[in-house]
Amino acid sequence: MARHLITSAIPYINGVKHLGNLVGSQLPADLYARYLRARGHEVLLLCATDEHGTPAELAAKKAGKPVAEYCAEMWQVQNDLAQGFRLSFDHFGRSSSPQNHRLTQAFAKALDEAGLIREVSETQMYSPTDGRYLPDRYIEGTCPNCGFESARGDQCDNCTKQLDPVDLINPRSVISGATDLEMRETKHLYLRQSTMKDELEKWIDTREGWPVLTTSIAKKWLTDGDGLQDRGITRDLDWGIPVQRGDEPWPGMEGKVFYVWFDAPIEYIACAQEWVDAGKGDDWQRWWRTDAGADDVRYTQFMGKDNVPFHTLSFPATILGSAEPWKLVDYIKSFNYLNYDGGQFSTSRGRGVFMDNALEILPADYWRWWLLSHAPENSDAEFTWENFQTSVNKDLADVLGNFASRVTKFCRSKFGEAVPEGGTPGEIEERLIADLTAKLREYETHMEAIEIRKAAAALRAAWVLGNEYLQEAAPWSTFKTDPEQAAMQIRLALNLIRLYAIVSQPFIPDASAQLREAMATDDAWPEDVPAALQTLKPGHAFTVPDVTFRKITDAEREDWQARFSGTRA
RNA sequence: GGCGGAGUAGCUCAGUUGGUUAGAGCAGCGGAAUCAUAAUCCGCGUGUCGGGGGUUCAAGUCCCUCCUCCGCUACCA
Repeated sequence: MARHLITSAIPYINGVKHLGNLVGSQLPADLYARYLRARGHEVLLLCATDEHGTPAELAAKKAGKPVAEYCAEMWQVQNDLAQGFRLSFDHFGRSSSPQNHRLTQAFAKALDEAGLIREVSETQMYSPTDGRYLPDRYIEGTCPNCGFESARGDQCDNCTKQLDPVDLINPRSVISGATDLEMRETKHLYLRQSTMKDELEKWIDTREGWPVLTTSIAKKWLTDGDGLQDRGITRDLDWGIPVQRGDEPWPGMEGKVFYVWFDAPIEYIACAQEWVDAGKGDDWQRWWRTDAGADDVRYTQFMGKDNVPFHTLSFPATILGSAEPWKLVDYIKSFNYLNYDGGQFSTSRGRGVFMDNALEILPADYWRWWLLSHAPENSDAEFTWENFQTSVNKDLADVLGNFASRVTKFCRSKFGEAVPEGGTPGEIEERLIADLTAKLREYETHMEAIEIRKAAAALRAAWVLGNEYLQEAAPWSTFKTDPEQAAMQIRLALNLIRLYAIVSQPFIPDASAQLREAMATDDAWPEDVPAALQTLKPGHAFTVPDVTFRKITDAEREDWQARFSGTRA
C-alpha cells in the first residue's frame, strides 16, 4: 500500500466545460484515483475551480452579477456536473478560498525573502471607458504588417505576426469598442524564474519516464530564445488575491492582485487545507509537507498540454524558490486535444458536447467509457457520433451488458435465481482462467503506467473472454445432457459477472455498482483469479439486473449530431 | 517565422532499444450457435506504413529533404 496524491488541472470558472476539457484532466485523474483506491492504496484526489482573471470578471459582467456571486454559482454548477460524471474528488475546492489567499501571499513572501521577486515598471493599455487595464488579447486594431482590421494585441490572426498592442493602428477595446485607450505606467512583481533555469532543467532532466509531450514542452520553454524568462505574477484587477507579503501590506502594490497563473497551482495545496477545514480529513500536511510525512507520497498531476509549462516550470519554480519543504510532483500525465467531428470543440461558438448536455442525453458511464477508451494520449483524438455510437453499442451493450444478461437470464430459467451447485471444472475452465489472469495482469500494468487506451483495450478483451467461454462451453447444450456440468459452467459465468463489475469500476462506476448489487456481492479486487471466481458459492441468491447499457439508435445519433453542430442553446 | 506532435487497412488507432509473412477494434464478406439487449463465437486483409533520397545484411522504426494537418509561441486561461 502506498499513498497517492493526485490533482487534476483546475477548470476555469467561466462556464460549463466541454468533453475535451473533461477528458484532458478531470476524468483520467478520477480513473487513476479509483483504480488505486480499488487496489487498496491511500489516495487524495483534489480538484477545484480556477476563478481569477479577466475572463471571469467579464463573464460575471455579462451575466449581470457581482463576480464573487457569479463564481459561487458557477462553482456549484461545476461541482454538480463533476458529481454527475462520478468524479470522485476528495474535495472540489475554489482558488478564491481564504486558504488560498493566505497560502499565495505566504508563498510570495517566501519568494521575496529568497530574493526571487523583482519589481518592474511597465506601461499597459488602460481603457477609461471600461475602467480597467486591458490584456493584450483584449485589444484589437489594424495590423501594421498586413492591414488586417481585426488583429489582436498579441498576434495578428491573419498574418500570424506577433505584435505589441502599441503597434496596432486604431486600437480599440474588444470589450466595449472604446478607442480612448491610453498608455499608463504601472508597477508589477516578477518571479525571477530565469535565475532558476539550471535548477529547473536539472530537475526536468532527472524525471524518469515522463511523457515526451511533457518534457519537450518544458525543455522548449527552458531553452528557447534567451531561455526561461521572468514572469509577471501580478495584475491590475479587482478580482483576485490581493498582493501582500504574507499578512503584511506590500508597499507600491496597493489595489493589485496576483496573476491567476500564480495562485491557481497553489490552490492544489490550499485545496488540501479546504479538505481538512470541510471536516473531510484531519491532516493535510502529511500529503504536502515533506517534513510532515509527505516524503513517501507519490504525486501525480493530470492536465491538457496547454497547461504543461505552468506545471513543469512556473509552479516548481514557486515551490523550489520558496526553499520550504513542499512536495514536488513526481509524474505529469499530459493530454493532447479532443477534436469534435472534424474541427475543434469551441466554447465561444458552442460547438461540440458540453458536460451538461452530455448528462442530459446519456448516463455518465457511456461518456466515461468512450472518452477514456479514446483518450488523446499520443496525439489529438476525434469525437464523432458514429464512433461513439458503435463503441457504446458494441463494447458496453453487446460485449459486457449482454453477457450479464444472457448469463443471469439463462440461470434464472434453468436453475432459478441462486448460484447452482454441482459439476467439475475441466480444461476449458482452466484455459479461461489462465487467459483471464494474463489479461487482468496486463490491465493492471497499463493502469499503473496510466496508459489509458491500452488499459481500456485490455479490459474489453477480458470481457470478450467471457463470451468466448460461454460459446465454447455452451451451457444451453450441456444442460440437455448433463445439467450438473451446465451448473458449473453457469456458476463460473456468474462469478465472471462479479469479477467484471469489480475491475471495470474505475471506468464505469455506476454499471459496476448495479452489477455488484444484482450479484449481491463485495468489491474485493481479484488478486487471485481462481479464488475470485469461486466467491459466489452455490446457493448464493442474485437478481437479474435491468438492462445495464442500452443501445444508441441511429435516429438518436442523427438527432444529436444536428443538435450539437454549433451554437449552443 | 521558431518549437513540438501527427501522417500506418474503408474508419478509429497499436506498433518497445531497426530483425522472420506490419497488428487490434469497428465496418464488410462467409460460416457456426440459438442462452441473451438481433445480442455471441469462428474464419477471411494485394495496406506504394504521406512523397523522394540515404545509412544498413536488414528501415514503419535511424539520417536528410519535401508535402499536408494540428498544437504551442510566455498579457485568455
